[in-house]
Amino acid sequence: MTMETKFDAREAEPRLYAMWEEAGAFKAGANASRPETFCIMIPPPNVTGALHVGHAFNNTIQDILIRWHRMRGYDTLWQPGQDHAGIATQLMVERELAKSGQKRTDFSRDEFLGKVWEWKGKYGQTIINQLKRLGSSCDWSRNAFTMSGAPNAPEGEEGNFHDAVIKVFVEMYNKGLIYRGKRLVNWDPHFETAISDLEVENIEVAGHMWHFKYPLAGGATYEYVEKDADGNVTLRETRDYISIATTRPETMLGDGAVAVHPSDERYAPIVGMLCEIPVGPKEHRRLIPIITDEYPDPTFGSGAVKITGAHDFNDYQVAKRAGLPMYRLMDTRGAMRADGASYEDCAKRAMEISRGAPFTEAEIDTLNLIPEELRGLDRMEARKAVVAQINAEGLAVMVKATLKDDEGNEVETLVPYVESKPIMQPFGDRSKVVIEPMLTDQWYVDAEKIVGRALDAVRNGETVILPEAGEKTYYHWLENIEPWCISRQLWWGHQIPVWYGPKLKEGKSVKFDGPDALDFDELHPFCAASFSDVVRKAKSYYRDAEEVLESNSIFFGDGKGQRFYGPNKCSGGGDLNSVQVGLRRDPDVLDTWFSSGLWPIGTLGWPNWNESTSKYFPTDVLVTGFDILFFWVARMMMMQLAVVDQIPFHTVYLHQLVRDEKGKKMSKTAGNVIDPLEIIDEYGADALRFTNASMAAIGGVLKLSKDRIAGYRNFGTKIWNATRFAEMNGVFEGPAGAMPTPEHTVNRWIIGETAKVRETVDAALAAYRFNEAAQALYGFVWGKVCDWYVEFAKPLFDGAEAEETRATMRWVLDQCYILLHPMMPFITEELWGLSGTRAKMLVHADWPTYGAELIDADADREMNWVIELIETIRSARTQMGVPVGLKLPMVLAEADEAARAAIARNQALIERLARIDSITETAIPKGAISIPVAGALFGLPLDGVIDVKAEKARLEKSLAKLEKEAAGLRAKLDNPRFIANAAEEVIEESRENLAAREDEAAKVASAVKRLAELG
RNA sequence: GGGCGGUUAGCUCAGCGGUAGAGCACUACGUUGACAUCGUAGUGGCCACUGGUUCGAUCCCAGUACCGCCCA
Repeated sequence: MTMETKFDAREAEPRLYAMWEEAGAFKAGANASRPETFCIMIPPPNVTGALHVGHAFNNTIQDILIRWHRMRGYDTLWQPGQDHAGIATQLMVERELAKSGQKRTDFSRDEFLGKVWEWKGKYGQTIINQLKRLGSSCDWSRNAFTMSGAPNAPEGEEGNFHDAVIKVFVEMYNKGLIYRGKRLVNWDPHFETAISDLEVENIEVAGHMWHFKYPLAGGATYEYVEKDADGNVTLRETRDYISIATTRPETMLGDGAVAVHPSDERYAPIVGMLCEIPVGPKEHRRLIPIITDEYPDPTFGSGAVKITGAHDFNDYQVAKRAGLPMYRLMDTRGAMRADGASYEDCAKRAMEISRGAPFTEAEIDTLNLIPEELRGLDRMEARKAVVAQINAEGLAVMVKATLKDDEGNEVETLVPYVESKPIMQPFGDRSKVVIEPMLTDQWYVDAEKIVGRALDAVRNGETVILPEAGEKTYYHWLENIEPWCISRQLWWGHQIPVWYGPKLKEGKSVKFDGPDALDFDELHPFCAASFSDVVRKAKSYYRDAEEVLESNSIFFGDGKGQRFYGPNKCSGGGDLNSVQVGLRRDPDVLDTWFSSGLWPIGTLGWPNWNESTSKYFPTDVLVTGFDILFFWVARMMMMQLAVVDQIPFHTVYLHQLVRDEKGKKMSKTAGNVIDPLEIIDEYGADALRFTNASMAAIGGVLKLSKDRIAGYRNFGTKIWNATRFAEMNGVFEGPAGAMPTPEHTVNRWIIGETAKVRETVDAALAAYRFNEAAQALYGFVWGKVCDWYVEFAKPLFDGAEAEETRATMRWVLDQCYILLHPMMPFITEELWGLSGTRAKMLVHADWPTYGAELIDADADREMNWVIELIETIRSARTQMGVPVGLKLPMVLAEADEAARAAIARNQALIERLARIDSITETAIPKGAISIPVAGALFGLPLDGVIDVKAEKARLEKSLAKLEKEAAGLRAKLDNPRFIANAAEEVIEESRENLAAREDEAAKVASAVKRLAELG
């Protein structure tokens, strides 16, 4: 066998992955030798997704944990799967249709869903294949999907995730944890659905702030007074208006009030009065009250804020507090409403409400306060029109400005006050359109009711969040939790299991009152997992019907043969003795996060647990991005605890976004996106993985640089070549044996070093300090094994210790492969295969448990001494300009017993590595440079060619350093309070340190003295 | 505005009470029995600033400055 000079990742990685898969190496429980389970659920990538550097990082961390536990014999499961990603997937399919000029609405809902499933079948495998390229050792035979088992799912998608989602919805509904209500939501006018906060990106854009006058009703006036900080009056004038500032003039039409801060003295005289919204036909302008609320900031703008409850989140809160009506101004596409009665009628009714007339939410929603000429306009168009109208009427606040007239002369004039300023505007992350806060009917989880257990679980340590800052953020969010909007106006998703029927009027009976018993304007919801359950519930609700038939439409009999159809319509006649009612299913689907919130139990088959799945729950570690702590992690905690009353995982490892090497977010527009698949092509998956591990300090910023990746690719090449060296020296020729028990200190030393690194790596991994594990392995493999052990071994291969050295090197390299495998699975598996015939693949090799008992303290001391000696000689040679190739004789002037023994045992390798041709015991001759080390003094005669000046400089530099260190230690030891207070071993260590420094300094000082004699 | 972090070598980052570390970059030299994706030797730090606690502070505490992130 002759090994290539480097690892061919492109060729080997697919081959090795296929080998693992064919052997079932990643199957749940593979290589298990102990009863404990270890399970990680993958954060499900979107089924539309493509692997990006964030996935690569996230999955590297998971795979390291998984492979490490599998090698240690745990019953291990890495549960993979994908998320159906409602809006994103629907968008992909709609784009596909658009290519052939088709729209979603050209199809029935079922037809469209068929197309989505088709799309999923075609492209859904992409991300899985990409994860495989990274080396992810998931049990793909258990791959889950959040839409599996949905009613329209095709063959091959028959999992039961859908059942789990529906069951949970029904149970939570029955417990009163889910309700329907009208609240303000983020509305995406492009997709015409509510979206979650997560899907909103707040971006700073150039905006404008307009300043308008709202005239006081009936021409009332007041003294407007402004004062400076000292209370001096800076402005006093009589006003017949209140000035407000807004970035969204088009929403003025829906104002319910103008609010000022209760402490704002400027407006105190007019609080409680009415003012006029200065848009719309003059004869029908609405009057709204001036109220007080804590929300307005007196120092911002004019201090007065218009309140549009239906179109702004802050205003919504104010409106709720003040009981203001909230008028919806837009339709689902973000255009000004064109429905309902005339502006005149609606405005008239709104006026009555302003004056205190009672109103209902439903009625408010029917009022369209858009003047006819604005109806149907896009919001941005409407804004322009509103501003133009106000300006034309002279109701804009005016400021002085200098303009040029037709002849180019500067003239001072008054212009409407419009500030240009950056404003934060919400955009849909998929649609890229401006998100509209919109008052709509949606389904909510009453999160406040289930948040307690989730908070407690982290507070009492059942679940630990890393880094700790994550726990603080978690508490902060959960303690202020808002109702969770879970309905989406989409087709792709879990359709809400609620059917509506007419409401049974209070005190009425179907049997005795006939159609009058039913209210078709108000609907009654029936929630159940299946339609047959709904039928049962409906029968129970409409219980006066003695004769009940099951059908897709439910029949009621009034006993007189009268029949009722659908909402709002009753028709007499016929001689049936039952009444028919059609139940309509809610068309909305559930938020994708509702289903992914059930990921831990849903992927494991709940509610149909069996032993092979339930044993992995609760799972162990969740590895995910900080950004979805609220949206996903917290919700999983809440939902698992609410549904099965158990925490979903004991540890949450949160990491940051992966950025470019300068710390910038990667984005297509910035052009700094690193494609992990290109990285894998160029450097191999192992290099990317090791880079990820080495970046993974807890809570650390993740900056990915190609230089670093290249560096770790080189690291792979390094161990590859160390193996190649071993192979060339017959290390793998004999049978692989147990751990060797060599005699030579070099071999005993490296075994101890191996034991140290194993302990370090295990401790680091157990503490989720992947960077420390990576650094320890890098330092060990390169800095200890390759730099020193391989070099030490070279002369030993020629001597009596050749056999034990081969055995030791073989063992040490095996340990390198094993310990590196979780981070660099491909190259290590390849080397494992190349370096011997094995009972098991490396992926299933036994993780070692040895530790400090393998450290030979004498060997450790001796080899560190030898290394120090060699380094000192090399350093001196270089500084004295001795040619690298020149071999020098060396003299030994002084040596204690330990030094003598060390020289005797290691002379061959000292000579070889320091390029010395002999060691003779004699006094240091004149004209030699001095090599002082602990317990010995060597000299290198340079045959009179010694550069006295250079040697003096070298020695004095060394002396200065030693003396500075010694002085520090002496000062410390002379301090009686140090002696009195410091720990005994610290004092002892300081004493030893000082003695060593003084000893070495004395040697250097005498060398300097000799040099002076020479000069 | 509220909350949470950060500030250590030219760059990217570890360390977090007891003599400052790594990788990359840089300089010089170098084909020495595997490796030029390499080797050898170097250069480079008032550990942001100001106080405090301590025998001792890069590390703990308080404040200041600047920089991030999240939520309004």
